Amino acid sequence: MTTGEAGQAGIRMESSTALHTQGQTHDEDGSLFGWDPMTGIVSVWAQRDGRALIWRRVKDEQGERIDRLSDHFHPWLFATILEDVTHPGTNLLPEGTPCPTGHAIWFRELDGPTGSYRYLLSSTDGRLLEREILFGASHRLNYQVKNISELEHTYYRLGPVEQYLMATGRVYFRNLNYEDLHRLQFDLETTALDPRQGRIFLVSIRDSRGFEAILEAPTANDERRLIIDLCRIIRERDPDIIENHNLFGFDLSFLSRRAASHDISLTLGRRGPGGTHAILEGREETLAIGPEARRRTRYSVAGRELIDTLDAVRRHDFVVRDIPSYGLKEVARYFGIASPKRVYIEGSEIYNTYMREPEMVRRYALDDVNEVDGLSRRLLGAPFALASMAPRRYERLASAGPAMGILEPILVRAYLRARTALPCQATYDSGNTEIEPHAGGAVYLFASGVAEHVVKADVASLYPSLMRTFKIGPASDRLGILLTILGRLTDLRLAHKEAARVAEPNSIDSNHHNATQAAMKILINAAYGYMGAGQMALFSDGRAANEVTSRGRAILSQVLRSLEARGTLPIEADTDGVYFAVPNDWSEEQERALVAEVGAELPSGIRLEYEGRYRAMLSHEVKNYALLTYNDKLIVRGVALRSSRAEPFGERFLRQALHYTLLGNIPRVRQIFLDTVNALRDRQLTASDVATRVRLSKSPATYRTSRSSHQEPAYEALLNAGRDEWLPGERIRFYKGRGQRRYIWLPEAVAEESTTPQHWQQRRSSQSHSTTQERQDYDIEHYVQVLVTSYAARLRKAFSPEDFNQLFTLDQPGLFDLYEHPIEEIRPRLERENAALTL
DNA sequence: ACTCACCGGGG
DNA sequence: GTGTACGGTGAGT
Repeated sequence: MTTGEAGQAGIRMESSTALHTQGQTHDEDGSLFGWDPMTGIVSVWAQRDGRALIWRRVKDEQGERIDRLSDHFHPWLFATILEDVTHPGTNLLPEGTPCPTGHAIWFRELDGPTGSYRYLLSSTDGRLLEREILFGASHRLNYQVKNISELEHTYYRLGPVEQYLMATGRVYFRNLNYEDLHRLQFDLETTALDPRQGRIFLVSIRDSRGFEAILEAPTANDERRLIIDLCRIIRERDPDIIENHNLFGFDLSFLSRRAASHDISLTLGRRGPGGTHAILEGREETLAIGPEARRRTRYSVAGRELIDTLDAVRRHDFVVRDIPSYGLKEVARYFGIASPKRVYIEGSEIYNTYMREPEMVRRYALDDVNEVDGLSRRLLGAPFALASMAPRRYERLASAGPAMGILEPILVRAYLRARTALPCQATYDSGNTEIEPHAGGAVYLFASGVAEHVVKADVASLYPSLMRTFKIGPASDRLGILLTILGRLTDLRLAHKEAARVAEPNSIDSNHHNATQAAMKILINAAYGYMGAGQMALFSDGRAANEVTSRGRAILSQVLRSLEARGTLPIEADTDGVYFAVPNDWSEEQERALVAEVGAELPSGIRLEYEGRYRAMLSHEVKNYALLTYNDKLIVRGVALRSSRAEPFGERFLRQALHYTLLGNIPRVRQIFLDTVNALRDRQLTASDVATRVRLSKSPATYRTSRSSHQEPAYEALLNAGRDEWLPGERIRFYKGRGQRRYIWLPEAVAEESTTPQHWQQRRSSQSHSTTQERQDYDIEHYVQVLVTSYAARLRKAFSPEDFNQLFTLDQPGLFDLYEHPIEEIRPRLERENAALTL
């Protein structure tokens, strides 16, 4: 086949293989899953010149292997005008007209309103297309246009891979399971964080086929060899995916800097366009001369997908908002994938430890890559499933925003396929009167303090349900694609949820269905946000977004009125959910029946769900509360009930005090308070109980310059200890000692550089005279004040002012103190609030 | 109290 | 550029 005769469509491509010629296309699902049946794609590389490479993982009688296909496609873009390519030098032909020389620009006029992207332009070579446009535009605008991106509202152009996938209807991973991927993790251990100051001394490698290796460079002279070996091993193992935690921010940038310093190239890819192994490509975004490089570089390599589990963690936490730290070790523990035998070494001690005990560092480094594998399995199922829907690379989908990064490409693919004009935001903006200010979900605080017998109910997928029920989609989406796929996704998601439920837990099947439903949830939830995305989004529609939220507020009001009418007490409500208190003698069945009753009054398609019941709730502020479950678990939500300082003694106090406040055992709260005060005053607490842990951001030099104008406790603590060297990023603990401005550094345990948490516990309890752990020279009154003002204060809403003062006074109540009631009679209170906020 | 710059993560 | 982060925190006023 020659590209010139690519049939009626200048856009449509033909494969060098005939693999995709059979297999039916489901048209309605084509917009969601693509339509080309080619299976097993694990990577795609495409270039502006119209060349594309596809790597497929195929399994047949001969076993499993990777096939590489070469392909050609016609690079394309949307245009609002045709003018730039109508000059005499351009061979402009209607789409579908054969061109023997191949030097043509094809065009097609699309159905769409004036001002929209009504022209589809394509060519055998995208560079030719761009040259012609730049030439024409420069002429038209009377200045030198250097890049298509300067012509923002005239042309809509995507990256080559997106163009290829959208034009062909191909997607990644069709008929593959996550477990089929060949994933490799590697982790660098270096002598410093900065590649100008340090070098790689060890690399751990593992892959999903059972391979494990350690490469070492004991001396600086060995580093070059190590890098070459690392590249060779990756080529030999030939994984589809390379993964690590902070892969882009650290490992690849460090590696490429060190490789450059040895003048070697990182041949990590599969055989690329030139037939040789592809070299890692990175785009350093110019870092200013400042102390540190801020922006991250995106790396890519032909034939493999690069996955940073840090991105996956961020995205996960964007939804759950519960991960305290995004560090690999912390996250691994959070997800329960850290091995009990995991070796922990403080970052700055890794190289020192290696010098003394190399075996320990080897184990540490392998633990790292194993945890990355665990994280990937836990978090990358959804992006994997998304990659079999959206026309983008897996590695991009793993870090893309769900609206602009995933949903929009799906919409654009559908418009391209339907040969329909894309809306142009610029024309919509000017055509419409100013969009009214955007109002979001309603947030109410009806009561603060302690309530008992609390129920949580919420509307399942409120915004998507409203969009679907009331058919609210972007006006500019003339094909109605967003609502079509929203409906399809909602139905399919339910089916996958059900399939996951009946599948054997943790089986490949259940993982697949779970990942797919999670991916669909991401898309479903993105639909509303996408409409409100403003001029960023091609199909945004502020008016439609407003209609969704206003209907949402109406639904929430209806639920609240209905709950009140039935004798329950709403406590707080936020957009789609409400906490409310029910009479003491209600059973769970009664609660559920109530929720069902209230839900039955809502429009069909809007489902109110019973989410849970709690023995008690401390309502502090909107979105800030503590819950006690019926099996005695304390749940704390919102920043207002947490301390940013996080001295261990205060955290401990607050949790216990919250717990007993919610149980109504107020004498016990007083007792805990007094015990804590006494423990402080009797110096029963250790320095580590009162110490704050902070991360140093300034280098010694930076701090020295700002010190005279403003002293910072953390650095003063180090300087007081005679330490005038430290590294930015280092975490230290310190506490306040006696005397003005006396801050004391609390070094980490130094007896062993590494220890498992279990060892740690043992050492603390068994070695009673360890030097650093047992220091007690803290400033007693300072920490008593912290206890009162920073921790006890968080219980203020639970009591009347008098009761609160009595409960947390530092004076032992004397005989003559006249309090309204004795401690035994204090009850937590519940105050009605009249503040109803709309955010 | 409120704005503003900076940080995250990696050895 | 094989596209655009963002939300929390502590310092400074």
